[in-house]
Amino acid sequence: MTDVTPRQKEIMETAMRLIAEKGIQKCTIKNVSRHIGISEPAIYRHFESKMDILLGILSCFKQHTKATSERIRSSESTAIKQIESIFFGHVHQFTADPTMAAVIFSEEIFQNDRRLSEEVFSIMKLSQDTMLEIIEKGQSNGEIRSDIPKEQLALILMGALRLMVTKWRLSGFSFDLEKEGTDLWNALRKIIEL
Amino acid sequence: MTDVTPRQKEIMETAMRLIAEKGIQKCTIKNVSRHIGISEPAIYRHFESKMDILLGILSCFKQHTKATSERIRSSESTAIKQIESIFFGHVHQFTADPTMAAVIFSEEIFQNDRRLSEEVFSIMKLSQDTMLEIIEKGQSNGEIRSDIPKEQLALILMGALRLMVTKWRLSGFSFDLEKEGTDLWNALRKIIEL
DNA sequence: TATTTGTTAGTGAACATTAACAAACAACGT
DNA sequence: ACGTTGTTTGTTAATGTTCACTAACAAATA
Repeated sequence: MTDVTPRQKEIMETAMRLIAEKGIQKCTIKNVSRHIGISEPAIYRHFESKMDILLGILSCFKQHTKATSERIRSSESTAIKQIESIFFGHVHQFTADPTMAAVIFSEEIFQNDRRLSEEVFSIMKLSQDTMLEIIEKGQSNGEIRSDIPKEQLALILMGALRLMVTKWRLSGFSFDLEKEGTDLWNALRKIIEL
Repeated sequence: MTDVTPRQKEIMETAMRLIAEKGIQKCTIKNVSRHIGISEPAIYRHFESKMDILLGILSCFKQHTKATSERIRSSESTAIKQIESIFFGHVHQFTADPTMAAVIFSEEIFQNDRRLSEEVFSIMKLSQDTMLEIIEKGQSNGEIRSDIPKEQLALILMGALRLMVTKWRLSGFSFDLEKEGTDLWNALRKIIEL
């Protein structure tokens, strides 16, 4: 299932970089092939179609999300620590690979096609369900305030993270995401802790 | 300055609807003209280029944002009430015209071009500055908690609203935004009030 | 020798935009 | 009331460009 060749990886990463830097409309087969240094038809030796490249990107990310969710869920830590792990997991990932940020939090990019938008929606739901589960645990063992429903807390946590990342990207990655992320997390912790 | 003809308005609204329903890639001159019921070149009697249509949309929205900011800022109400006005102002606007939601909170759509993305950024900054000003007032007169910097509070408030609207849109407007918005606002008020 | 991975050259479709022309209509002197 | 004239607003047809993708063939590799 995960038999992704180096060339396929290179193509998907280049496509992601183009989406991140120039937007989906500049993510063309011509641009991808030019950046890699091969001809356009060579791309089709590794992917059947452009759609398959985009689906491949989403598939990789879904896998990554699943693995992260599973790892954190089975970590047997406190709820707050688990949410902190999710939060900084994203921050570290984006710092290491800023192109990720553009693709993951930009549902609009994949709105064009049914299959793409459904895949995005399912990834979004996946990480939300993990978050809800952890919050519920935290609320029942008194770690997290219970006067606000878990759905709202999840919305607030993910919404703040997403907006911070969006602003970071739109500003051309002009501020230190790690620092800003730490400040935001301190605020969020104060808010959700009982 | 605001001499926008009925036809121009029709074109911009149709373009927005296409962006909202099918994504920016389906927002073509051909599709816009077909939906209105005129030929493609007829569009060019009302706009010099496609870029001008998109800039026109952003210009209209900027004007709307400015007016709303000004009105709320001069309303002499409490900070909480003012933030509530901003919050529900958005909710009502999106409920009345769902296509707005797709365009306003989708910076990625306009990432393609420098002029477009700079305009989007300036609109985003405009509403953020208004929010910061109100929060600052609320903090200094004891309405809003001061143990969290205003920048973080603004991020949390706008982030949650944006994510709710994004989910609403991606779900095909499947839930009642007014109801969900009220629930979220109750949660947010608990969080920011001292 | 057979498969993989690349090439050049070309396909038709969709794109924004323009050229040339026509109908609708208001303004105006007669 | 009527023809003339100019401006708007539309049309059909075509422009050149870019798009995803294919055909035919070649080099590398196993």
